[in-house]
Amino acid sequence: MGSPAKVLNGDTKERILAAAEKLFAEEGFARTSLRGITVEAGVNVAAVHYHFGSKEALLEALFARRAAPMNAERLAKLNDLEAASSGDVPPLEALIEAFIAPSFRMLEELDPAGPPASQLIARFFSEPEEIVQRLMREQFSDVGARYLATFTRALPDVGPREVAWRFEFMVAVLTHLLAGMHLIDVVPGATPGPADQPETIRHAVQFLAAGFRAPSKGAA
Amino acid sequence: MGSPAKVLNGDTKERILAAAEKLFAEEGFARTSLRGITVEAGVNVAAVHYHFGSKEALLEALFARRAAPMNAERLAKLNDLEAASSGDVPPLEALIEAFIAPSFRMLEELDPAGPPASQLIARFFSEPEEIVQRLMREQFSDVGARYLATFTRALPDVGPREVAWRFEFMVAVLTHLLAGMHLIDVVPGATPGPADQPETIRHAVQFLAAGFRAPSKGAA
DNA sequence: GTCTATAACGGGATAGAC
DNA sequence: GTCTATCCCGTTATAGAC
Repeated sequence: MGSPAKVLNGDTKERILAAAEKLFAEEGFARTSLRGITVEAGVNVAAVHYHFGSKEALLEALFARRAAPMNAERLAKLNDLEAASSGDVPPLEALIEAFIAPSFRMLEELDPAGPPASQLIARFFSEPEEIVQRLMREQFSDVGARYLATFTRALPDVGPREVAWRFEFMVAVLTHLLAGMHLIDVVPGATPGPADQPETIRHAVQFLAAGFRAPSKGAA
Repeated sequence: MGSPAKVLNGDTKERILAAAEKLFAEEGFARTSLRGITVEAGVNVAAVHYHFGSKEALLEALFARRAAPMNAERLAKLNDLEAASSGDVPPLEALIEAFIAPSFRMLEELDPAGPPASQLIARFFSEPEEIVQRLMREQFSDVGARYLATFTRALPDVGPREVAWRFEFMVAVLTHLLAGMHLIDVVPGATPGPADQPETIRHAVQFLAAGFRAPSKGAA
């Protein structure tokens, strides 16, 4: 009998992260108080400062914990694809799916129950630019660069600058879906979803592949 | 000489709206204080409550002021297109451009100087879902329904449900660009922009049109 | 219709005991 | 490593003079 009823669980740090993830998703970063997090986690206010140092540092830890394995998976898939197509360029559809699928997997393990987790991503993008930009660069610049290079090789008729635009459009579609914005049902009764992940991915891949392959007409 | 140095300008209400727009864009809604707004506007704290009632009501007024004329322009363009193609369906590219261009025009008149205004849109989407959903529906459901119907007519080989997905993807690209996320430069040196508006629109229309026209293969 | 002054509250952070 | 207690600050909102 060490500390019987005081702490129900072991890792304080982990419990803080889990509670923060939940509340940031539900309420947003600015509206979530450290007090609320520590109540949810069943720990003390001071514990956050002890383990992380500040509220902002907590957000960073949270972000890195999810983004790192997700991007590792992205790179692994890309390596597999390049190995499989020995020397040649992987097929476009496979590239797109390799890029977007890990995000959906991450979302699922973030909250198997359903959609509130998707809010977490939407919330993130509205933090002060400085933080978002720094964290995004830290976690995504390597994967982004490698994929962009491969897309450019896969689309020799399009031109690097145009490919960069279209890569950006792919990111747009991905973040939109991850943030769950397609579930808002702006036009009543006309929402495409909710659909399961494989179907969502299939729709997106079809659309994006056609967009990437669009004939690249210059101005006039 | 009524009140010579006290108030430099006339409309207090208008000055509050302008100041709020600026600060919400720069700092986000939650991080912006009414104090900050009233200092920026050169008015008193109580004036906000007098003219709007609460901080949230101020956000609503702000949103409606921009969204309403923008969507009026969307509808006008759609009417023009349908009139021009007397009885037949307007060309897809023209439809897409009619849908996305008014947003860019709004962005420009919001802040002719440059990009900080785009943050305003990004910020908006991360407010509590309830508010965002209500405001979006209020302002966008009519335009959305009419455009979606026309897109469906323009793409008889695609199928209504698939068109709804692709319409959603178009909205994704649009919001991404409006929010200025393509300027973040995640992959160093590989950003497509900054480009002028006509060029941005041209790239988007090319990409989206091809996506909309993608052959619609069902599962398996 | 606009101001001053203040109420009533909750936030992040820290010091220091244990 | 974890707690209690507290500091200090900024917030929204309102009451009441002008």
